[in-house]
Amino acid sequence: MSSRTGRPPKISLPEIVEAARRVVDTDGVAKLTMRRLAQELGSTPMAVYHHVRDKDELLVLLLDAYAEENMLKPELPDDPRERVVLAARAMHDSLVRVSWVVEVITADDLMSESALWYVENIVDGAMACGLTAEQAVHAYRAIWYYVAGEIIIHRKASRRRAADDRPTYRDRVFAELDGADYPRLAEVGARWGELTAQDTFETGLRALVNGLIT
Amino acid sequence: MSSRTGRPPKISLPEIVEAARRVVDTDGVAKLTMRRLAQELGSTPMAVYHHVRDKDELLVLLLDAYAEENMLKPELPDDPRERVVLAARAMHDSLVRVSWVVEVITADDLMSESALWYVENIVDGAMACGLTAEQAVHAYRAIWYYVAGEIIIHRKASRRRAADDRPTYRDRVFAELDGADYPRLAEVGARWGELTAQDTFETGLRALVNGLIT
DNA sequence: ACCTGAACACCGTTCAAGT
DNA sequence: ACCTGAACACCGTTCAAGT
Repeated sequence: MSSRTGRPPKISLPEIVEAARRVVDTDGVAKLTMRRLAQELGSTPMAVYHHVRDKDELLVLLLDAYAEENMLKPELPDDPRERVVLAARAMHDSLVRVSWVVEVITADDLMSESALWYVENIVDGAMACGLTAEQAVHAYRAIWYYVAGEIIIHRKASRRRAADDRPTYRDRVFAELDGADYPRLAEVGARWGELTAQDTFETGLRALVNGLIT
Repeated sequence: MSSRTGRPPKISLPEIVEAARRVVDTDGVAKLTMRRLAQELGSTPMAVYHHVRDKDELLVLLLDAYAEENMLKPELPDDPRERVVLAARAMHDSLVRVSWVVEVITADDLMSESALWYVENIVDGAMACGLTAEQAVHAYRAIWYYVAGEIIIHRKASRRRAADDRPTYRDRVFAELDGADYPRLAEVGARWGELTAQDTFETGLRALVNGLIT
């Protein structure tokens, strides 16, 4: 009773996803267009549309494929607070490796199924520290905002740094800074660039976790 | 010695920015294209290009115009820790009102000059609590990650909610959740949607500030 | 100096037809 | 059932010419 009629398929969903990965890995997510993908497959854009509803669906499929093998799941310590910190750190580090993902991810507050491991461990650690289920979920969300914000801002900032030769908008603003209006910023002044270049993700994360888990 | 020759201008930079604002206010930032803008001006795309280098420059100009009049600057309390919280809250609330802005903003860790007020007050409050200049800048960045992350994720989530009729990806994931692998998430279960719909920005912010300022 | 029109090199997606 | 080709309705930007 199963498929008996019709033209035999030339491309399959796994092949499509694999081709999409090749494009993203070599040329970046911005270059992933339906046309470029079809070219990579030796096919036409519309052949792809027979397997996926639209480009968004393709991106979700791609996300899952990446998640499957890029998610770091380190051994977590017994101490519940430290478990929260290290789970969040692992979530962050996994996402940074495929940072184009956040542009897709932020569509929802929960990403693919593979990310549940992080959520579970963060919520569990928080509850083991004495938070209620409700508080633990709220704590997870605060952590997710922090992690996502850090990744997005860093990604954009480093893209700028790579592309731009002239001084950044920020540099100009600081150069023209009025010390009377903004004494603290004037005090920090030229060190701003240096200070914001430092990686302070984990210290910030620990502060957040400490604040969330009294 | 100044301009003597040449055709008289038909459109000015202020007019361009004003027209861009009309487009963004009525139809959203996604509809702001050079062609649509030209139409709004009763002109051609290339006339605009004579006044701005490219679309990015237009967006920065637009950002400044919005910032000038949308930035909330409430009276801040004397207590330095509370000053940090309320400055961050005001920064957040100002940005939410023009949330399309974050898509442009995140290009750098500092936005327009108008945002310096927030930065100054956050850094100042942190230093008044005993942090060094260096620590205060790092604290500001952690707060900015949190604020930016919250705005971006909320913006995207609400866009989805408006557009989509079918159940979200998240709902499907939770429905198929394996309680053995993820006991805590199974425990929270159906309440997830309800819990993540709550506005917990300020409690999260206070936790972060408390963690940053011992 | 400032503006116009046509064109280039792209997009995602729909539609009608082919095998 | 699956694929193709042409077309639609867009983009940002460049180029050559007009006033």
